[in-house]
This record gives sequence, structure tokens and C-alpha cells, in this order.
Amino acid sequence: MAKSLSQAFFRRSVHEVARDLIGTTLLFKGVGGRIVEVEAYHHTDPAAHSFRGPTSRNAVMFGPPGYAYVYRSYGIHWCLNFVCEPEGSASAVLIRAIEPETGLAAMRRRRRLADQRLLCAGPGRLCEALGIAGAHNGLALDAPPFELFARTAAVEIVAGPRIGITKAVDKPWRYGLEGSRFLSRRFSSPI
DNA sequence: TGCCCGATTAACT
DNA sequence: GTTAATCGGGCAA
Repeated sequence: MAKSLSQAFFRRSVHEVARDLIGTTLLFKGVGGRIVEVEAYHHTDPAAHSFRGPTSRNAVMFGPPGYAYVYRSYGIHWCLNFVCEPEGSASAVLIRAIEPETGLAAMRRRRRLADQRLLCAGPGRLCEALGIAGAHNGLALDAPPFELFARTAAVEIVAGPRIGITKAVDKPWRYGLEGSRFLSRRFSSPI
């Protein structure tokens, strides 16, 4: 049985945590799968929500590591982030895609006709499939309804530029599981 | 108060 | 390849 991740897992730099999240299992109310794609956002990064300081929306980012930051994107979708170390640094990892494994029926029901490959391939799709919404902003990641399990084998990780941003576009802070079919987009070249 | 734009997605041509 | 949907944050006035 895989080990549960504790708060200590998130008490490290956002880039370390981002790489180590690839291959871990994320469940929300018992539904989810293996994380295959994430992006790191550091508070000194102009593309990060926290770059201009605390607001009511990003307040959770300025709190302790190991909590979920959920925000509305484009007025339509929800996006899930994990807050990282150090406390108050307002850095977080955006969860962009998981490989659906557990609770497929519940995910399909929420996502309607989507095929399994697109069920959780993208931050908005993932939140819809798992039933994550703004009400879950600020929840701890080491307690229900969240469950996180460490990976049980080594993984090949690829990196590349982040998606959908207009600032700091050159930073290769998107991480993915090499060769996964469940990425929101392909990585152009392995690093 | 008003205006612009975004860590997106699905449905178009 | 393009674009509409849709709304809160951030900034200018």
C-alpha cells in the first residue's frame, strides 16, 4: 500500500514538490488517479496570481503549505493548486492532469460524454471530473476529502514551458509524466 | 464605476 | 486554425 503524503511533503520548494507530485495518486472523495501533469508558480513569477500581493482570491496562497488553493478561471472553470513552502511565500503547484483510475463512473457522470483520455486532461476538466469547486478552497491536503499517496516506483519526468500564460512564458516550469496518454498537451521535447 | 483580460474549454471553420 | 462563453480581479478614472 502506498504511503500517504503528509504536510511535510509540501514544506519544500515549489519546483521540488512539482516534480515529486508526478506519479503520485490524488483522490477527492475517493475519486481520482495518478497525477501526470503539473505547473509550478513562484511568488516572484509574474505569471503567478500572488505576484501582486495578497487579495481575497489568493489569500490561501499566502497561508501555510499543504493546503488547496482553488480559483475560478475564465469565469467558468475551477483550477486546483497545492500551496508549497515556505509559509507566506505564496508559491503553489497547479494540478493540470491526472490519469483517471478510481471512480470512473462518477467522473464520467460529471463530465458527460467525454472519453477517458480527456476526462481529466486539463485543470478545468480535472476539477469538473472530481467535483472540486470554490467551496473547497483552503482545505488541508492531508485530510478528507483529499487523499494523496506517494508513488511506488520511479518515474520519467519531462519539463517544458507552461500553458495559457502571457508572462514569463520562457520558464520551463511545466512537468509531466514521460509518455503519458493523459496529458492536456504533448511536451515538445524531453529534458 | 467602467473596462480589460485571464494558470480554459468546446465547438466551430 | 478561430472564437464564444462568462465573471471576478486589477487598475484607471
